[in-house]
Amino acid sequence: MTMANIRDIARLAGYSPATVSRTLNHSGYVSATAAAKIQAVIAQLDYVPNDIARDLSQGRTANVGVVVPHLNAPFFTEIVNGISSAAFAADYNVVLLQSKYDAALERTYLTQLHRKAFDALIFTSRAIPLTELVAAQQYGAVVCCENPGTKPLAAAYSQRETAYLQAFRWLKGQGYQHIALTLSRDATLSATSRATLATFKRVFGCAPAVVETDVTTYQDGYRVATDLAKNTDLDYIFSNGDDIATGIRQGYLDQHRTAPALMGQENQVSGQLLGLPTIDHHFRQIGAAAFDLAATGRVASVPVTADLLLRR
Amino acid sequence: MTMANIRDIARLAGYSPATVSRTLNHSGYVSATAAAKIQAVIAQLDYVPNDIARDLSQGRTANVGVVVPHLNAPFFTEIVNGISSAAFAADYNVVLLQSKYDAALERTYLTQLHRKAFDALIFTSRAIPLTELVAAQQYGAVVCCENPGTKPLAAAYSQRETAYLQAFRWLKGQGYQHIALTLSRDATLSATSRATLATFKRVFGCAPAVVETDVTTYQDGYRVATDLAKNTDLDYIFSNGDDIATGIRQGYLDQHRTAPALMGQENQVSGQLLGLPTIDHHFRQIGAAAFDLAATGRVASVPVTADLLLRR
DNA sequence: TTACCGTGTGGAACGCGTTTCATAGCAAGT
DNA sequence: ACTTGCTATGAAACGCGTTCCACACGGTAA
Repeated sequence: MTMANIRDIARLAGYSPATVSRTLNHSGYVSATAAAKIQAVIAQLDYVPNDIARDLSQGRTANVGVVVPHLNAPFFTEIVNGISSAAFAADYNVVLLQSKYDAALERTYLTQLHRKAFDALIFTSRAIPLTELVAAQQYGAVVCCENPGTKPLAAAYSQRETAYLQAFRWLKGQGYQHIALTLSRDATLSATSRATLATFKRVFGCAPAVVETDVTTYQDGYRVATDLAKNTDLDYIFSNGDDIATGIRQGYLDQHRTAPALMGQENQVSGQLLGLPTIDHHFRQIGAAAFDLAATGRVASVPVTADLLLRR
Repeated sequence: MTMANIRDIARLAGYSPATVSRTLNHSGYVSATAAAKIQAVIAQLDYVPNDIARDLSQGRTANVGVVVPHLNAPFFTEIVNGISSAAFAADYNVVLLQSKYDAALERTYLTQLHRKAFDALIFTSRAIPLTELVAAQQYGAVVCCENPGTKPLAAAYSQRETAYLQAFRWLKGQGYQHIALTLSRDATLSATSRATLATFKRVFGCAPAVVETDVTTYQDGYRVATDLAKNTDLDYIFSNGDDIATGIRQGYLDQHRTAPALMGQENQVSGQLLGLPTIDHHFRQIGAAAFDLAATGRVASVPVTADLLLRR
């Protein structure tokens, strides 16, 4: 009942394992007669080569690990979509690695890279410092999805600053002055948050009137609306997602208040419904670029331009 | 520069590979002195065992393959979330396999199961007949996410009929008569679609006034609204997703028409926003159950009750 | 003192495909 | 007749961790 292996096939076909291997891989010299006999035995025994053995022999797995905190935000699902389409086209498999922004967990994935469980690792987001990713490159390709600055690390990311600059300038041009921002994570943890705040300051010369952090879902938006509504002079809310913006708006409505004008991000359905301005970061494209870096092992920085969509 | 292996460690520590292996796995007898010396060498060389070799030796990978057509629907992202949380807890990795409902692709994944690339395979949806999945079980655990009927196949799925029955009875009780359904795929392809139609007929004794197929996104909903609006006597639209329902409603609005009453599914943000009735299928829970079946290899049917949410 | 048990350790085989290298037959070129 | 140069094929080593089994040593129960 135990699985047939290449030596079984060789014996039954009257050839050596080497010839069977060549036949399977269409490599080297194999006579037509040998190939035919071997194929016949293979078909008869329903033999397929064992991938693990092949991987061991070749020292690779054709697996890319993709570290995601969770799959509840379009940023992650879209980027994973992009990665997996590209990976599929290149005959790689995508291994989903849930991190929950837990540094210890992220390190276990770096260890798995060291252990050759994957050929490369893509961090869509992270809790550990970039320097650890840089160091891990000795074990295999490592790609991050944010601007790595001067760090020698492969990266594919949204050129957020440009889009934020454009967005904030537009806000300023429209005459908005008392602006609230919502962020997914505190600026001490997130480069995206830092970029948002820095660009805001660059345009307006001051900090936003209000900053809400740890906002990632519709429910979070709904929740912070109570707090935001206390600032009666707010005239704009720049949020970090269309779903979130939608939650904020609903939170205001349920307090019988009218929300200030809102901008979302990610170009989601909820934002389309409300006709909110948004920023499209092209996450699928970023995912595809990240995979490409992972597969080739190139250490390069691939910024992707984000687009401000004002929707008429 | 090539990686150290267990024999290198053994040599440098003055012990045999067997003892090193025992030390690494905390199995069998190892003296404290031996363990200390070996650990020291391991630390010095930054050695970690090679996972591929371990997998080969043990004949397993601790990988579960998850076949998904795409990740654009909450059904799939949620189920993958559920699977990956459970997998993580059990020290398994999740390999994402994109299928695009392509039978040939799905078969390549079955082959990969045969080749031991994964220990088990979960089909969240499929294009190939169930019988092929049944047959593939000889190579490893195979789980589907739909009612397998009498087929001997592990399954975790939403008890859709019950929820649909409840929903349609409620519609009937409310006096609706001219009802349109939207479906993701034609009933010849999708068991879900068949279940929806069959339950409708059971309650209303006739087919729905209109059936729209190939509807899976907000955009699709928006598109079919044009067609639906031609039927001026429609009094209800039962759609296959909240986002879709939202798209339909918007499509009507943009034609300066008022949409009939709508029901969605999946309990999404957009539906919450519009206060639409919906059906929550608890996909995360289904994912977790599917993983459990995959990991244990149990061949059982795990139906999960879906809930009708009428929202006040 | 003999018999037996727990502890500690190593040799060697195992899982299985790939690849290098050597060997050999045979035809074309000189 | 002799060197080249393919075409074919196999033996054996390789990648690397695990595990079975045999072998020791020290102590204890009989």
